[in-house]
Amino acid sequence: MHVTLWGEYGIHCCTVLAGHYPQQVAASTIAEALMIEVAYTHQILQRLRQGGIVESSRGARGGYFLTRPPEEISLLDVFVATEGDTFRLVCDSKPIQDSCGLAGRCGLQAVWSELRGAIDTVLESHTIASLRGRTPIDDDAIVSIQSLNRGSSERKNRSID
Amino acid sequence: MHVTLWGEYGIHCCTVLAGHYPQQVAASTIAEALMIEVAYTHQILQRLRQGGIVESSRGARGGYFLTRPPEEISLLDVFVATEGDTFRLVCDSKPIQDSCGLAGRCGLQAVWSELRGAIDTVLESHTIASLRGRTPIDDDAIVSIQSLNRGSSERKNRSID
DNA sequence: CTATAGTTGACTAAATTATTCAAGAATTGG
DNA sequence: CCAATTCTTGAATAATTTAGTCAACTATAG
Repeated sequence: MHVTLWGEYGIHCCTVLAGHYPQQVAASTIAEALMIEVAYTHQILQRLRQGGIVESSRGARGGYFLTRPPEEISLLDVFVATEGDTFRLVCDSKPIQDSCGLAGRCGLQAVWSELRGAIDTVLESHTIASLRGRTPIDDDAIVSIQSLNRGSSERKNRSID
Repeated sequence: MHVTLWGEYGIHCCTVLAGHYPQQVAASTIAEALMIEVAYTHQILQRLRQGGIVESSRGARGGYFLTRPPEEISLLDVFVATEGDTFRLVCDSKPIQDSCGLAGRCGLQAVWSELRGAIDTVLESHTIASLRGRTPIDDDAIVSIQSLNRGSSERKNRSID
């Protein structure tokens, strides 16, 4: 069971946007704060947009902004938008339901839905706002984080320099 | 977040073994019941063995058997053995801890450990024995499952025929 | 009209998961 | 001891998913 970077970056994008809510922020600004490529940032933001978490406006001075206050955006919302779902079985994605050879009669369905429920409950109990209390990503902190990381992970940005 | 086939098949292997506990069962028998390749079955069983869930004996009449009664084997045990862990972050597996650019200061650690805990709690509350009550994989049912599936998923076994 | 900034979709690269293969070592039965 | 059986190991391959990049395009502010 694992969380992909889509979810993580999705959350980080929202956190940055929360720091400017309800104003809009350019993808390039977010990319800088998160130290990832702008193109990549766009892709993450697009998922958030399609999931209704953010909206965007084009043109000069355009950017992305949260559609709702940070207190009303749960991590579950973000995960659903960025990862598509919070719990997936290989079983389910295969063309036929019985990739495990047991055609849904394997008795595990109850466990899976229990798991899904437990995961969703946890994710639903945290919001972008509640996260912000513990996260250093806000207006003031961005700069200090950047300098903090610059020493240890320079390799990531080598292609940009 | 997703479960891989290792975990699923691991559980199915245990369920079959539970039906013969404490006797041993050849991998070929298990493979037949689950309708997967023997070599593949071996690989799954090896993981279970290395995790201490099953033991094995070689030679003619050899096979695998559960090291403990089915009531004492939780799904968590099986998952840990077959998938290595129940919850993984890309963040953690990357060479440097701050693949997300935020060096562990991203404020999500609390959420992750809460998630991990919730998942483990669910998995720990189910055992191979409790599963068997709802699963059709027992001595009598194996044959009927096989015939049940033979119609819909012949493609999987084409190479064997 | 031009610079800025989002939109789309395709494309490549890397990592993980799924599956197969082959050569070997141990055990039972004859 | 021989031969059949069955686990053991590690490597190789294929498929799928995730991660990340690129380029051509559309919209908007000034």
